Amino acid sequence: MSTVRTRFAPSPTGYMHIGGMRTALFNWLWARHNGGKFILRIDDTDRERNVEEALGPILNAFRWLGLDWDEGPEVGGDFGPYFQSERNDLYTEAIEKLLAEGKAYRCYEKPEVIKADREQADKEKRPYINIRRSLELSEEEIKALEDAGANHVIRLLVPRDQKIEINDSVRGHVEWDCSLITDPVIMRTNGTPLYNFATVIDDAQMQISHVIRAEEHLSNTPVQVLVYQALGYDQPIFAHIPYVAAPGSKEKLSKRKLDKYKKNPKFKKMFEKAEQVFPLIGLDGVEGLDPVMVEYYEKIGYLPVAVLNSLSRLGWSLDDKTEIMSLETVKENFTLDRVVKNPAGLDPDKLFSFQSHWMNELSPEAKLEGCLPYLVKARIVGDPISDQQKDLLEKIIEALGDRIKLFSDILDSRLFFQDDITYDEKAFKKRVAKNGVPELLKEFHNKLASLEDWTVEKLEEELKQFSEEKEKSPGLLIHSLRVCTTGQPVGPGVYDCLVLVGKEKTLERIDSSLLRIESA
RNA sequence: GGCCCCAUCGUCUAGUCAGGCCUAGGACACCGGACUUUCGCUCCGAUAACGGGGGUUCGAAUCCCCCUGGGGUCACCA
Repeated sequence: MSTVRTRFAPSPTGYMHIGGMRTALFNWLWARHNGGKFILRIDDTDRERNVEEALGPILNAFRWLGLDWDEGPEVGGDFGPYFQSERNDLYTEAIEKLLAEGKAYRCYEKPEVIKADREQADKEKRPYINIRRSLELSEEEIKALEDAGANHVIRLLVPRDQKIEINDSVRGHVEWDCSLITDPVIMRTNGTPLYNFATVIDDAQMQISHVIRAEEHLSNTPVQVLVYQALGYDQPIFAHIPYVAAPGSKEKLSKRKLDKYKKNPKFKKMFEKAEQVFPLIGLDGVEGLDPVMVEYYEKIGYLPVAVLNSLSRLGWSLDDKTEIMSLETVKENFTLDRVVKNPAGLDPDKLFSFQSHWMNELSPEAKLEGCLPYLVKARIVGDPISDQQKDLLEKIIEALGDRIKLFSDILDSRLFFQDDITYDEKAFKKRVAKNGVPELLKEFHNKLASLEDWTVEKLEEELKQFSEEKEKSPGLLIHSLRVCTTGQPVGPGVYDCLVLVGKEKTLERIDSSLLRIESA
């Protein structure tokens, strides 16, 4: 069998859609699984904007996830150019050929006429098929039109008596009746090709063996197959994978529905996390940093392996039980026949649980490396970080253990680096400002003041002993102390908290907490 | 509306092509419990699905038909 060659052809839009990323991933997986090639081709036809700038985030997303490409921007290849805007000769050549063979024709129909035809068809409740008036034109009439400066487009002449069939690797046999297909425009008045035409020329010339793309392209397929046939090209194998849907729905995930997603109970948390984290690290209001885009996950501190794991399981499964998979595992086992047919909703909860798993696999050093940039960007530590701060950070990360799910979670521990803390009022009321607790704290404060060994073991021993003497539940002090010294109801174990805060500040903060209650 | 696709727990899915091994398995979420006299973690447990109707068959989640529902797409966008 010949080499497997797959491609992903993004438009340089300035961001990378998570659903598009999943499509790219499946292409990458299939190529890699077969020892084939994965190609990146840039769909930059009629785009005015700065392509380089708009392409950056897309290539970054690939790099971040570790999906490499064998041919395309930056790496070149034997089938270039890899930017559609530079491939115009190829398209023109193909058009000339079709025209010469009578498989395509110049259509002089005015848009108004076409619109009227369509309305007429609607009115009569029959499907609209274009009327081939231009085919009836005599040479003189055409010349007259040309002389009068009439515009034309090029349409493919659809053989209306045929059927188009494909054997889709995911969907199986699908067919269309050509008598229902309007002659598609393949070249605009201005001489630029249309997607359905250009993509076929490109795929054929680049010898793409498998066209793996989202299901929304299924309805484009018959037109493309017609182009393959007209040009005498071999058809690739098509695989229409389901699109990625919004959480808990069957609707295609779309960047245009962000406002709706913010109210989606499953999606909500992700937006909230963004609101909490991004302002702290100077990314407030930056566009494209929402959970529809890959960049969000990078910037908020997800692990590539977790995102990849999650994306792989969206519309594909290895077997009846395997959930946790590295890219390597997925690559080894990925086949098209195990791709599911129905659309899969992105599941933030499940992604989070994958993240949680992979984060726990990380060494303390790797965690530190991932967390550090957040503290630096939020100006909580110096740049570069001082040895003393780094030492403290190491201890914090150790104490936090598996409480760190996202790298940005480290920001919740910023109080250990700061002199002033903010109290979670609700927690303060619940755990500190309640009957008996202030008195208990006051006494325990004295006890702590005389404590020489400020260690986790010693503190635990002391607290338990004290509670026993007072015949109180240790939980009372445990909870109140955490809130007093960190301001938060969650965080490392209390004894760790006390050690991290240090004796001096611990005593200080107990004092000021007691003052807070009195003055309230 | 035309064309096309899809249909198993709340969600992601296994099982469907080769009908019995399925009183439908796993994971996430949720709920309960154990541990830690601590938020978290971990561990146990519970709840929870074959959209409906007809066939075919000894036997149907699985094959066929119809219905219903959901979705995609209908550009001189990609």
